[in-house]
Amino acid sequence: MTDDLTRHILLLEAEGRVTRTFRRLDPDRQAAVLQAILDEAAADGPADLNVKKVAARAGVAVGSLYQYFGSRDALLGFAVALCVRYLDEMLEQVGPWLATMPLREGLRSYLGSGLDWSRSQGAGLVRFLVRAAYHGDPSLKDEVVRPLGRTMLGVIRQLLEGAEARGELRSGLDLEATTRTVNVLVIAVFDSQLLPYLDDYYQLVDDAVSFDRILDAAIELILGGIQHDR
Amino acid sequence: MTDDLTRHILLLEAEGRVTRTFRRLDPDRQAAVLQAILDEAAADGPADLNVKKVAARAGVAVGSLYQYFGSRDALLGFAVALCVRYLDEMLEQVGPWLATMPLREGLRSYLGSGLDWSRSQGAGLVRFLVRAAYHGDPSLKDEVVRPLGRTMLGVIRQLLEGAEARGELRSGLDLEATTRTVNVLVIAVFDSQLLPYLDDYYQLVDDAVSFDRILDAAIELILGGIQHDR
DNA sequence: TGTAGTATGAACCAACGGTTCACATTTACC
DNA sequence: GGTAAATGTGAACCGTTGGTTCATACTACA
Repeated sequence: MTDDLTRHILLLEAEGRVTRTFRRLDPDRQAAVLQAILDEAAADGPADLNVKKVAARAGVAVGSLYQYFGSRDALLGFAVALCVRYLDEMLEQVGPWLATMPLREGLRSYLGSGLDWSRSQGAGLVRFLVRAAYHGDPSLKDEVVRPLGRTMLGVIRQLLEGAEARGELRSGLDLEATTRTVNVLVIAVFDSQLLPYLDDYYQLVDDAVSFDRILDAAIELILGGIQHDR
Repeated sequence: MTDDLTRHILLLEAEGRVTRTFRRLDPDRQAAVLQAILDEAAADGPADLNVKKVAARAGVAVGSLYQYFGSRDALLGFAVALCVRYLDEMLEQVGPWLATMPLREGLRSYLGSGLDWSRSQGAGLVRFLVRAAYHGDPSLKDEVVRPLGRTMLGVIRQLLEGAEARGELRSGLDLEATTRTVNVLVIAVFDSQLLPYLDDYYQLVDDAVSFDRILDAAIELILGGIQHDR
């Protein structure tokens, strides 16, 4: 993951969206700054990102951030661009691979492993993007929310088209509308675990019902709804 | 609707959460103030509610708002309490009635008519509450988000328990987990239409696919997933 | 030891937003 | 018609917030 990130950082430097100084930074320090931006943005919503808080969290002076990025907006823009490109690339690799699996396994991997990855390796990167989506700030719509939405929908579309091609799906299905519906369900289940505050509203998981049971129920609902009758 | 609202306003006055002045206000003015609070809160998120903007939108002086509510927090608290109580009451009446219908009609009414109502009569009341849920401000969690979530889940639970009692459901279903999953899907489809910015992320509806097709697909997915095999 | 690169955080400043209050207007009642 | 209580008004007040700057200090390397 780090390798891929540095590659994108280099590209962004070439576009003038970060300074050379940031790219050449001591790796620990660079990671700390990045992490602080993502965490802080995920906490209050990207639109409310606060430069001083970021500096404090990263253990770095405000002045340094201005040397790296030039302004608050540029800082946020850089983080946004980096995360969107990285995740897009990743999902575009994962999609075709998931699509070769039987639908049940494909969905299970996407939801299960995807969630594990987002919480560990993803290191706040996915949480950051998803938080932006729900926060509803118009300024992030074009750069973050729509691209992210398109890519996620693309993955589900590949899954269902794969299943369709293998003859797993019931006939007479409105495939496009169904794809979008399945996508929404998957997103909601996924995000409720990534952003705990969402589950205050959804109330999927609590002491009485584990996430595993929800995962099973969601997958059964989808499969029962679109697969061939047995 | 207005009648029910005034009833709740009276109760809230008795609890000292609004002044007599507000209750006795000219109905038009009262409605304008309420509307302004809801619209403004729905626009920026309830946590960022701005007294001056509310006054401007309502066509009323800031000082008046302070005579009605005493403080910004009290103003917000009043609106929150009013909306939560009103919607709770309404859903608790609607639930049992929907539960008597065949599942397909019950879901269709809930989603279709519920959405129509929320957009017209609901007059921003529902949008206000839902926006609070996605905004993720911790201060609203206990007073708004969880109660709302509980009530909505309750409606779906009644629908499915009714269907179960009538023998419409497949056996071997994890009913509780399925209920929650269906609830999430319904919420997501519903909210995507109530808060257009959510659909930037979900991408359910666009020029190519109408909401009606999505509605059909969602209902078919649910029914196919949980009903008896034909 | 000098220079270029980098780090620091106190200080600056403008915008924002909640709140107040002195005054104007309306209503209610005698 | 007069007076007091109730209500309406919005400019002004003021603490906070948060982006930005800059004089100064440190580090690496030639």
